[in-house]
Amino acid sequence: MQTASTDMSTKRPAPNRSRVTIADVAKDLGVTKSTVSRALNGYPDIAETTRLRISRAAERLGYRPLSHAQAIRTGRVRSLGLVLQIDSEDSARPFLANFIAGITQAASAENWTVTIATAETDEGVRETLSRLVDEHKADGFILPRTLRQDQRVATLRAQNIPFIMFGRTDDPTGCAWYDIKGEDAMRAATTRLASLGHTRIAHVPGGAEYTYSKLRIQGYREGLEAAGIPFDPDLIGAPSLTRQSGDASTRALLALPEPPTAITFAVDRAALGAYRAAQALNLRIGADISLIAYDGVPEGAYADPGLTTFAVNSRQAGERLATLLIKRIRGAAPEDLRELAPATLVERGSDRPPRLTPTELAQHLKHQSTI
Amino acid sequence: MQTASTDMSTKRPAPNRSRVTIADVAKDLGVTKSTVSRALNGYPDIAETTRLRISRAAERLGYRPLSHAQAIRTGRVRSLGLVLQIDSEDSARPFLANFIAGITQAASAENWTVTIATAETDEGVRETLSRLVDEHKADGFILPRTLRQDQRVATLRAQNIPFIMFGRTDDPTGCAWYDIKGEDAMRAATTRLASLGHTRIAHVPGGAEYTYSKLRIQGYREGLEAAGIPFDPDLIGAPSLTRQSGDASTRALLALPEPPTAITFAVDRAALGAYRAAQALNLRIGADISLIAYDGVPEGAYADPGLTTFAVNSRQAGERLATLLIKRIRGAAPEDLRELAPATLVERGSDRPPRLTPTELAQHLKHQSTI
DNA sequence: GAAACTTCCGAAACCGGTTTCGGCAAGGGG
DNA sequence: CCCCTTGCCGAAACCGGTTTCGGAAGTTTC
Repeated sequence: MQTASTDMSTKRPAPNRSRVTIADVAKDLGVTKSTVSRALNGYPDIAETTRLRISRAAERLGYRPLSHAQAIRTGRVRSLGLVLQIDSEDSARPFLANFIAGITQAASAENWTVTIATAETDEGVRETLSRLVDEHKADGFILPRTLRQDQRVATLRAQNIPFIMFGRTDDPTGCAWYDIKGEDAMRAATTRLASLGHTRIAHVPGGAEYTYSKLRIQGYREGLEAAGIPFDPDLIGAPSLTRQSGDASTRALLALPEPPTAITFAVDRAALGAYRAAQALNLRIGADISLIAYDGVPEGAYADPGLTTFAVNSRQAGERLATLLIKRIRGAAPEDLRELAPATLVERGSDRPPRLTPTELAQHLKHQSTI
Repeated sequence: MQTASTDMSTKRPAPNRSRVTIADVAKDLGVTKSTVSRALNGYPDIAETTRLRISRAAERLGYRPLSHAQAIRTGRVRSLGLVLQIDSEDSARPFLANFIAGITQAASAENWTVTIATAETDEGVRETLSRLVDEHKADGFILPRTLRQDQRVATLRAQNIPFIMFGRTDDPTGCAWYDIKGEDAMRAATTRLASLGHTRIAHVPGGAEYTYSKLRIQGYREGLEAAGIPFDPDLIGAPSLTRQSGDASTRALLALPEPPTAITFAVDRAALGAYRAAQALNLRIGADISLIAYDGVPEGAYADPGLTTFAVNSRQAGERLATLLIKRIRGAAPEDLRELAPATLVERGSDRPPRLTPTELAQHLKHQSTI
């Protein structure tokens, strides 16, 4: 027998305070457990008056069913799984807090919880995911950063485990998703630059393995087409996800015989690298060279001039993803759970009419390099 | 690799679509469930040879106990709880990814998981915490951002639920914690500034309700004392947690008759506000005014000049917190689970010998304000 | 050589729920 | 008036584990 002592230093592990069980509720009303269970779970063979009596008694006694006790029979733990990849590079992700907040909020609203795990590598993610699946720690999973060909998708699809993607993928069979229309954003960005007077507009894409990269390039090309500007493959820069590679990619584009006077970036961080390149080459952003990017990272606001970008509402993304995933787990068809939302333009100072023509810019750059 | 189908001697050619349970393992070896359970859980009344046979069979069959099935009897769900407060202001927390990565890594290592939830307000946090406790979604909790008097602590302590704090609190009874020695950092910062030649050194604290604020002020005062500089209450600025309030707080300090030539900040973000103030007042940071802060946010590296700061390893913090909490849940006494780690100095350009004396600085500022 | 321990494992209860099955009573149709 | 539904709920099995209890062997003690 455990006696509740006031000694805090004892090595006693278990709180072991007696909770209110379904049997307590049943006894209180003089009915059986099964009646209580069915009443609380909305079975049709319980009289309405009884249901009311029971739910009131449950409320009064403070009865809360244990989800893991339910799970043993139902197979549902009422939890959403999220496996994040935290690599050393971009571990500083400000969006994460909001994303998680969105997910947990929507989950809480349905009285679900969120089980989170992390890994550093692709393989680590897959292993962790497998473990969570094997131990049934979650009823379904949110997959961020989806690739064009994603092994996580293949695995979960094969095992028939509910999931939802934050992003899209090449083969949509059996997939539900929520995604931001990056393609629209890039089309709008390109159109906007063209209407400012730019004629040489480049694009620095993200990693080729990501679906969004393909889509954003596509949007960029649509924008060109709408503006009547011919597509020039040279103006697709090297894929860049970091400041450093964005810097390099920008320099390479500016070294072209006919350099771009404007660049669209698939991700903000790469665009921030362009600030460095511009400084080194003595170019003024928003005058000699214009930039529009995508993501809406806070650093963009502190850059000088501020980075014009298409911001993603990651909190909303988390909310919708959780909501849709719960529906999926409850049996909705994946085809009915596909949502796209727009990114919103944040106008700052990095996009302006061109001060120089591409030729003049080339001259200027040549002059710089000889100093 | 698991080969279930190639084994011809299996008694059940059943297409084992469902998971392998403890009964499957038992039947495979011709023992009972109880024997398997005790063998796998290290009970002493199982022969070593039997234990080996069983654990090998479990391995071979790919048996993974369901933690929620175990939980129903043991009361342990093998999960750590984390309730984050995500307020609209400082939701952009880059440290979060690393913190979570640390926690989940340590948890995974013990085959535990992490249940995460968020709330916006203090009260929301308490409610969410209560819900997780009531439904026993976690066996113990990590409490970040502890206050000097923290209701979460009171609640969990009263219900005898294991928890660990990231930070300290006024009444340590029954508390385990991991914390960074912010007091040491502030002492070192002050000493460092003093040895650079500063004699008027101010401190901008964090919110008064946080334990760390008290400790960092204390460290600051120790540093003054060690340097033989008398403490001047006027040099304790207004509590600041944001860029904006840091800006205001800095201006107020500089408006003193004898302004400080150096300021220590309890948090980086407030120090970044000082950059604005300096710019507005035409002061050069690292010359006219020196700064040393605390946290190690990435923005500090991009400031110009870079912000000298004491960086916190939040990944390690997460790791240790999870590790200690698991020990706590397993029965270790809270008094034995108290760890302090140092912050590490990141030298950048914001702290230099003073160019002006306080009096000269006051002159300079007066001159600025008349322009 | 019998009593007293040990060692090791099976049988069964148990944890807190859900779900199946069947039965009783009231109601409706013939 | 009887039979057949229908509505409603109790009894009991069940989910996948853990834990208690007891007993059959083997070992030691006297």
